[in-house]
Amino acid sequence: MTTIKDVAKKAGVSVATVSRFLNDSGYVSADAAKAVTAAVDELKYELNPVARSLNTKKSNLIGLILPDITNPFFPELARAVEDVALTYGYTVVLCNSDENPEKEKNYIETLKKKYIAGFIVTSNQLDAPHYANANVPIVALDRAINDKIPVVSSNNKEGAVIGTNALLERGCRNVLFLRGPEELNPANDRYDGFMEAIRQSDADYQVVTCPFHFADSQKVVEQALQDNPSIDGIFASSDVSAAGALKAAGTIGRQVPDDLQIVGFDGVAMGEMLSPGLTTVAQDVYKMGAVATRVLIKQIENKKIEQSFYEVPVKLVIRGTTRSVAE
Amino acid sequence: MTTIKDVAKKAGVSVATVSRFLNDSGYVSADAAKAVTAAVDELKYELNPVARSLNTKKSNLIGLILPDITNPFFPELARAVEDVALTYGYTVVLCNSDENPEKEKNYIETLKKKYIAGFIVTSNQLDAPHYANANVPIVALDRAINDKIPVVSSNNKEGAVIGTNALLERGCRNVLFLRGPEELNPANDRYDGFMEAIRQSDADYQVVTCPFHFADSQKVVEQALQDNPSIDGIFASSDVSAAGALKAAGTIGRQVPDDLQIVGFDGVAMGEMLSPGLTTVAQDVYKMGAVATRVLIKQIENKKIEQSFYEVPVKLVIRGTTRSVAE
DNA sequence: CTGAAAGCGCTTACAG
DNA sequence: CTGAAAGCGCTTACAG
Repeated sequence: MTTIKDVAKKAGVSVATVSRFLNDSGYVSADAAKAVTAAVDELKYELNPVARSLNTKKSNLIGLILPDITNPFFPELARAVEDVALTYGYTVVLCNSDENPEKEKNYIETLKKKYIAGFIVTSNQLDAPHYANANVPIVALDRAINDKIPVVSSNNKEGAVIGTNALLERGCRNVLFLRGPEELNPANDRYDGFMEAIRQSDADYQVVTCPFHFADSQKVVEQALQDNPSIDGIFASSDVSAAGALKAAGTIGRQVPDDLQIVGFDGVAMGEMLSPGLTTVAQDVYKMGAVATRVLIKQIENKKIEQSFYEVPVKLVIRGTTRSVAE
Repeated sequence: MTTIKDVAKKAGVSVATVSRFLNDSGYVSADAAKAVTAAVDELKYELNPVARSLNTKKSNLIGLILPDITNPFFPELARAVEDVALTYGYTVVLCNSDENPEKEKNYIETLKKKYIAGFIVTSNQLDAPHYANANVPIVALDRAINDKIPVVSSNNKEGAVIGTNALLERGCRNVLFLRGPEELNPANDRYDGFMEAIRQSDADYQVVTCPFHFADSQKVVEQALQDNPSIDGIFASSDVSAAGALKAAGTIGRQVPDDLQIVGFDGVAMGEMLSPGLTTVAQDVYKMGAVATRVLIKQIENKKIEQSFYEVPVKLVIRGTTRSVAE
């Protein structure tokens, strides 16, 4: 392995000069610069990041803390984070937290020992001390908010308005809203959006809370559909719930979209594979990840960030679970 | 930050003794051990992994190189890798390669500079020099094989036999096999299994090659079904292809499973959400990841590994795209 | 069994 | 503009 010492010797300067040149810190004469460049080239020298970290107490590692990569929302997010991290020379460490504060705390602590540069986190524990006092750059995704931590999130409320209106415009007169877990900010924003839109109309509606799980949603919807056969539209606050609703419709014998229309929220790949394809309010998950990473890197590099809240637009994707709008 | 020096001072011994004690290397008297333990406790000392790495040229980072975390096969794998890595005190770095040799090479090189402990990789480039000469522990997943690198893989061939027989036992007389990309080992093993099983029967069959993509598979199957209406069974070598086939069946107006039965391969979560639910040969992806990680860590810790090939069993999951077997 | 010392490969005041 | 030297926090022969 060739070290900075070898380069210094070959270039006929001191290691201090080489270091200054490499880091573009402090003065280096044109001659010295040329000699060092040549030596680096010739020796194919590459700086040892571990040695550097030990000095600077900074690495180019970024920690990505999320509940569970297995949840269909997160792979695309992880992909985006990694893509832009790579662009800026950072490497990403994957941390599945299971929403468990202990695990989160552990990750933060062990990674801080490695001089991690910063974290991107999806968590509901953002005001827990291990975040509040982490003393390291953090950007939050989606979920919770803490005044010190920038957040990037979808425009959930507006998305819900759009989704609700999609149903209304297509003739629904009795809409079932599948509300997500109440401890989730995005789920609440979607609820607010639904309420806002439905109240502007004179349609009937009902709200049912259920987790973002397939089987649960299926059961809840079967029940609701049996209790109330006049339901002619379902707006689910996640695609997985929507898939459950679609399945329930099938087992109950309701025709989608002729007899019952369904709109989901998320835009995961699976939606396309269902029959009929799922109409949904798609989040731009990749973009959320990319924005979050850029904001984080700005923080890391001590550039000022303009805002503490970034909202990523959402988009209605029409597929087979809704009819064409009657004009 | 408290360092080994602080501990040494408090314990009244040298840093060398503290280090030996902490690493359980070399002799340390009972008295010294006790004093050090007490000091560590009192000072809440935690070893600095960066400083250690600089000396030992070893970190506790594991690199996970895979084509794309966004592909539904990989999140569960990543989860498994991380879970067992955590258990053994390792941290995982996520590397999306897009099957691009340049990206793989880059990751290997930049991570080696960080003294990465080892890699788990899913790639077709395993005999490329950047792997062959990586000079770092590697375990391969699924895909390709290189004599020096241990592989863990599903029992693909047997799985294909099981899947084919599932169709045959349920009365299929003309089976369409959706073969995956020919450059993929697992896809070929599945093909071999299909051929073996189908030849034992007197059923008709045909084989069509198509990538593991939804839209492509849908198109290919639509065509095949139109050309040959007597097809009464489809065995897809991936769940995504199977989803495409199911959709195609719908648009062509074939009834599944009464008129046409479908079996997939993989066992991804989406299979359950389709209507009807997808019968599939499920891989135990989590187990594959867990096994691979354990094998890797054994290598890292210089324990001998018993085999160079680990096969994880596969399991038939019966859902709605197949009928009940007529006895 | 133990400690002084060199070394891992860098960075960074400081003096010149 | 430049170099000698100390230091980041550990590990590891080596001598005792």
